[in-house]
Amino acid sequence: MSDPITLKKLAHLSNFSISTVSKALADNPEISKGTREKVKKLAELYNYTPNLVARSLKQRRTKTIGVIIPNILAHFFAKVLVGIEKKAVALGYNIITCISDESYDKEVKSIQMLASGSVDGFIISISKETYIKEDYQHLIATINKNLPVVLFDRVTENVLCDKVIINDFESSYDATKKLITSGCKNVIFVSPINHTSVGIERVNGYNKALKDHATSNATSQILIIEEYKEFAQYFNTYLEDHTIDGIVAADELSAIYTMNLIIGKGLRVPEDVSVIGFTDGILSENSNPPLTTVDQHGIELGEIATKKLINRLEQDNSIQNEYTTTTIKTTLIKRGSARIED
Amino acid sequence: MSDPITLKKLAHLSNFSISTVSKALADNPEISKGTREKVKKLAELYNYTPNLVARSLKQRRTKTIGVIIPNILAHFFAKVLVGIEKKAVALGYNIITCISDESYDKEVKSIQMLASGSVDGFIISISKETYIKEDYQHLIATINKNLPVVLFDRVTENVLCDKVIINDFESSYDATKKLITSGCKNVIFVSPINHTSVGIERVNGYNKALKDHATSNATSQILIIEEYKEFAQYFNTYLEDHTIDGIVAADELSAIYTMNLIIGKGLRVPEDVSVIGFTDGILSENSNPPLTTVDQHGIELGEIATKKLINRLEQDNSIQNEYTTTTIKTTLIKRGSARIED
DNA sequence: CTGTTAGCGCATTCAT
DNA sequence: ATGAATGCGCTAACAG
Repeated sequence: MSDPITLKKLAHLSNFSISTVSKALADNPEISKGTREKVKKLAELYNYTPNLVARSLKQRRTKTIGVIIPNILAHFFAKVLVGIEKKAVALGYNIITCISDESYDKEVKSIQMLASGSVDGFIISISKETYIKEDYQHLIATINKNLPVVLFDRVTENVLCDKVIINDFESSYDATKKLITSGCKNVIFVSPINHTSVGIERVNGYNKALKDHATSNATSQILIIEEYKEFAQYFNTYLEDHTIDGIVAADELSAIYTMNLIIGKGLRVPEDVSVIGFTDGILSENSNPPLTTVDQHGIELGEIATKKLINRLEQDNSIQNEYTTTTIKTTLIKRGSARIED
Repeated sequence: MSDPITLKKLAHLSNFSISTVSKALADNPEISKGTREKVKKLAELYNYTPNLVARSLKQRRTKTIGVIIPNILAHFFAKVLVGIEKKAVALGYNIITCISDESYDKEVKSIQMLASGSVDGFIISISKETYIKEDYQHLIATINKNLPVVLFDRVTENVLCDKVIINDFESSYDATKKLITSGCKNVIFVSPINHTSVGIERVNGYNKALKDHATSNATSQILIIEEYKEFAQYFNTYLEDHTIDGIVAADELSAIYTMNLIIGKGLRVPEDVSVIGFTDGILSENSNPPLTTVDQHGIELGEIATKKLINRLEQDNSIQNEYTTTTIKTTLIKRGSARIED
C-alpha cells in the first residue's frame, strides 16, 4: 500500500519545482516565506520524510556509526552499547551493531561491509582472536579510507586512533593491594581474557601490587579460564593443594563463577576468602553474597567514545587533531564478597 | 588518505565503459570471459568494493533490518539479538539496532527514522509504555508502507503481521502446577512486566493452574514490581504477614531478586520456599542456589524471527502470504531453587 | 559483446 | 524568488 512520497511528488502536487520544494523544506531564505509555509504544510499533510539513503549518497555521509562488539552477552559490553546508542541518538546518529563473537574473521568482514559506504566511522572493541593473530591491518586500512575509528576497552598500540579505556593497571593494583593490606596472604588472579590488552594490564597491576605489598614469599598465581566447565574441574583440584584467601577476577562472570566454586567447597565468602571482580553488572548486584566489584562505568565510556567519534566526524577536516586516549577512572563498589578495610 | 575507488575509476583504468565494468563484476555472461577476468583482476588490485548506499538507492532495497528492543540489559533480549544478528549475517543482511528503553516516544522515533529508506523491514518487541498507551499506529503505518514487521515476544493483536512468541500461558501454568503438585500451598506470582502481552499471559497461566490444582482456599497473589528498591521494602513487610512456600517470577532478575530477599529473611531456598523464574540467562546459572528456570530459547527465537522477515522480504510480492504466528515451546531447566518432583 | 542512456531521491550551483 | 540542470555511484534496459 502506497509508495513513499518523494520530493518529486510534492513538486507535482504543489506546482513548484523539485528544487524549490527542497529548499523550502530546508527553510532556505532564498524561498519566499509564503511558499515555504505552503510547501511545509503539504509535506506534513502527506507525511513526507526524506529518503535517507538518497541523502546519504548525495551528501557523502550517512549519519550512522558502525559498532563492533565482541560479545553482547557480557554485561559490560551491553552497558557500553547503551551509552553509545544514547549519545548517538542524541546527536542525530544511528548505529549499526555487529557482534564479532570474539572472531577475527567476523570482525574483518563486518568492518569491510560497513566500510563500503554504510557508516561514517566506527566504534570498536577488539576480539580475542584478533589479539592472538596480532593482525590489525583491517583497522589501519579503515582509518586510511578516511573512516575514523574509536577503540574502546580492548585497544592496541599498533593502531593510531582515538581510544577510550579504563585505568586497568591501577584498578587491579588497588584491588589487590586492598586485599593484602586487609590481611590476605594468598591472593590469586583469575582471568578469562588473558590475551586482550585489558587482561594483560590487569595481570600487571596484580603482580605489581604483590611485589609492593605482599610478604616476600608470596607468589603470583594467575589462573586462566579458557572454558568454564574445564576450569571448574581444574580449580576444584587446585583448591586441594592450595590455600587461598583472596581472589581478584578480571571480569564479573569469572568472579561469581569462582566464588560459587569456593562456596561449593564449604569455604565461606568473605570470612575465609575475599573476592573482588571487575565490571559492575546485574550479576554482581544479585549474587549471594553480592560481589564487591570494580565499576568500569560502561555507559559513560560508551558516551565518551561516541562523542569523540562524532567530534572527529564533524570537525573541519583540514584541522587534523591529534589522536587522544581517554582514561576513565574506575570506582570500587564495596559489597559483601570482600573483607576490606577503610 | 585516498578517496574510495568507484566503478567510474575502474572504467577509466580499464578503458571499458562503466556498464561493462559493472556487468563484468557481476559475472554477467553478456560480457566476454576475457574482459570479465581482466576487470575482476583490476578490481581486486584496487580493492574495489561497491558503494552499498548507491546500490541501495538503485535497487530500492537496503539489505538491512531494523531491530527495536526495549532493553538490551535484559539477558533475554540480548540473547534474541544474538540470534537475529547471526541469522541476518548468514543471509546477507545487516542489522540496525535501536533501544526503545521501554519508551513509546523512542520506539516511534526510531521506527520513523529507519522507515525513511534505511531498512527493508523490522523486528520489534513492544515497549512497556506502548502497551500502556495502547497506541500501535506507528506499527500499522510501517506495515502499510510496505515495510514488513515481525513482532517477537511482546506482541499485540492490534497489529496484523508475522509474530514469534513463546507459549507463555502454558509455561506459567506448568511451572505453577509443578510447584503445587510438589506440595506448595502458597504460591505467589511476581512480575515486573505486568503491562505486556507476555506478562499478562503468564499471570493467566498462573491463575488457571491455581484454579485447577490448588486447594479451594488458595488465593491468587500477584505482586507487581515497578521499581526494585520499593519492591524490596514492600516485600519484606509482606513476608511478615504472609507465609509463602512457592514463587513463580515472570523473568530472571525478579526471580533472583526475590529469592535473595527471602534468603535475607532467614528462609531457605528450596527447603522453605521453591522459586522458578523465566528466562535462562547468566544470572540463573550463577545464582546461589542456581535458579530453576523456564528457558525461552532466545537465540532460536531471534533466528526464527529473522528467517520469517527475510522470507517475506524475498518472496514474490504478488503472492501475499498469510501472516503467521510461531510459538516456541519453552523448556524447564531444573536447578537448585525449586523442589519439584519427577 | 560493448556502450549509451536513464534514473533511483536528493541537494546544490547556476541561470533566469 | 524560482527553476533547470548536474551528479552522488550504481544497475539495467536498450542500441548498436
